[in-house]
Amino acid sequence: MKQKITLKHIARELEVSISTVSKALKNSEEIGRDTKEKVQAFAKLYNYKPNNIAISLKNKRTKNIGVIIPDIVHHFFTTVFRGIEKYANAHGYNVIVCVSDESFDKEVINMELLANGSIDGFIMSLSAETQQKNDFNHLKEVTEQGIPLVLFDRVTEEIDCDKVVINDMEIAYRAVDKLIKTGRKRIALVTTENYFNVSKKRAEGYQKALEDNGLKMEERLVLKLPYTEVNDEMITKFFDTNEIDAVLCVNELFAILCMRLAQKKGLRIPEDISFIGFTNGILSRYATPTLTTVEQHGEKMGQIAAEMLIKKIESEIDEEEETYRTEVIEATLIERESTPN
Amino acid sequence: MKQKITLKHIARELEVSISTVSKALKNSEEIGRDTKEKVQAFAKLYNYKPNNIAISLKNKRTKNIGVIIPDIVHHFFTTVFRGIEKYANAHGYNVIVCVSDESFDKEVINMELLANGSIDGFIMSLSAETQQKNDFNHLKEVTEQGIPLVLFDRVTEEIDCDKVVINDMEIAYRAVDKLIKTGRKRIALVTTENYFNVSKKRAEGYQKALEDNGLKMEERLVLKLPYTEVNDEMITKFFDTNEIDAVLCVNELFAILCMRLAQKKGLRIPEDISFIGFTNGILSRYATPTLTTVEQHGEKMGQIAAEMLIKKIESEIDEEEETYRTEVIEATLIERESTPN
DNA sequence: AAAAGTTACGCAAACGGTTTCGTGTTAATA
DNA sequence: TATTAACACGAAACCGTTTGCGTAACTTTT
Repeated sequence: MKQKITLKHIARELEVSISTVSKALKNSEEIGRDTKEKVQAFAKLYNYKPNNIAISLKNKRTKNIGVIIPDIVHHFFTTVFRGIEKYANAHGYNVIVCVSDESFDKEVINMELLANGSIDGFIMSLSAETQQKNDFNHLKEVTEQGIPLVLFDRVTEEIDCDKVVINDMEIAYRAVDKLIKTGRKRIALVTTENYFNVSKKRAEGYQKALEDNGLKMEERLVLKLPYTEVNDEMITKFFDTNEIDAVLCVNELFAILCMRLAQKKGLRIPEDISFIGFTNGILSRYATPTLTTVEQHGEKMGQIAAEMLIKKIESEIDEEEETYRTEVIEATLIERESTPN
Repeated sequence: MKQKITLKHIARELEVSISTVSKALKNSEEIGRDTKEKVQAFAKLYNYKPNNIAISLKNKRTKNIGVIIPDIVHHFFTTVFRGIEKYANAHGYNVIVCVSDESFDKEVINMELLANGSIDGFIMSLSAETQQKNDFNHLKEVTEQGIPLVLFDRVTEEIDCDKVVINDMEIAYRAVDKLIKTGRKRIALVTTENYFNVSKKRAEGYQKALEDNGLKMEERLVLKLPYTEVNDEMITKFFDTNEIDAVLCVNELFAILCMRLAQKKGLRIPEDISFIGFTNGILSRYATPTLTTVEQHGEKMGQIAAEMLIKKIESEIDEEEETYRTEVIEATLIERESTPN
């Protein structure tokens, strides 16, 4: 087992001081040509690589960024993650991922753990529970320590920091407006509980589009499903008790489930009923029929989040008056078979 | 901005030495009651938390594990990742993820970067390119340095280390055998190029099942698709030029694509043609018809990989004669609508 | 009262680097 | 020949912790 070689080893072997070795490897002007060459050759031969941890300790920079997301087996989050990872990697950063599993406690624990020197900044999307509790002290603590933080998608206004979101309200508006323009009148919304701020925004867009088109929102056309463990019955009942000719779903899975049950009921898509979902994932592309859906540009979102974070990390100036931005990414409606064209 | 407090700050404030503070916080017997209480109270008040980096440097243990996977927007890998992350987190480890993007170079660069002190061990699945090149020097270097390594799913026999795989050959055998038992005779295999060892194993199982049932393998019933950017034409042509009554696909996506095109051709599933895929992902569950598929138990795989790795990391004994295991997870065939029952 | 043992703490080295400053040797200048 | 500058390198501090060991001040024993 080859042990990792350190400056000390090289110094001892070459009978020079550690500082000479360090400088020689950095090609410092201070060191003579012969010594430099000797040291560099030796280092190359033994494949010397500086120890990251030692360097981190010295510079107080880890070149790691912490990403905390609610779930990893999830198309949208992995897409964002890919954007983060690509940008970060290209700029010399590594990514430490923690999954909060939609739990407040895990989110807190993971943040505290990472905040003790392991990372230079955070990128995160709030867990469901955190949004429910409306408790953001862990975020506040981190920002007060001067650790940069970027929130994406599931954000909160309680915390001053950089944010990246999509124009949820407007795209929902446009989606519903489009449904109305194709003659639909009884448009349902299938959503989650309201504590998800994105769901709230989408609901607002839904309502506004209805109203601007002279329709009024009916509570019974809004179905709120639990985030986990949806059972078919709720959906079936919803379709049985209401006449519906179009559905906007706040995510892809809800849309697929609804389409299946509508089809089972004998409805033809999109002739009798149209569907639009959020999250342009693999399901939307390969479902039958393929689903018209809102592309959230997750990878771009991740890339921008990483860009904002790294910029903050590397801006030496800890200006007294920090300035925070909220970047809004334009979502795109991708039309497929579940809506008439 | 509250600066992070260190032992030095506490020491200065309380007019004791740094070592006294350190020992007091660890409740050492060496320190008097009064001093201990004073220090502990102060530390709690100012929310002192030791710096992870300093501790890592001291112990030569980072409590980080490096995970290198070919892709993150991918159901199987994220599932495995979830298993790794859960187990690691529960045992005090954080996870640094690098995505090789199926590229040999990225795999090498990322490994070298992380190997310089950032992590205590690796869990990885080989990139496509690495398997093609058959070049594993980067793995060899890492293991020679004494850094524990666990390979999963896409493994190689060239490297001595712990491994976690599924019984690909047998499950493919069982799948094909099942197809034959339902009366199918012209069974196709849709696979990738052979340099994926898992594809090779699955192909072996396919062939053996045919032969054991008195059928012989026909090359023209084997379709090799490129791993990326599949175009429908290749598949259509394959179906047009061959009479096929069952298909085994080495992944979920191939199966979905094939099913769509078979349906388009007017074939009924499973009456005219059956399908079995690998990877029990979201597509299999929600496609029309739902897909009979091989569940690879990704989460379990990740959990076992993490368990093996952490055990190696924490076994102080760097025994001269290391002993490596290959854990084989039993895959399960999940029957759905794409096969008759 | 002298010797020995406790108690409670500080010093310093170590982990693996970087960097500032000081200094001995040689070469150039006055 | 004395003064100074340039060169090439080493000592030491520092990042934040941990820990073995030394020791001053008491307490106990004989």
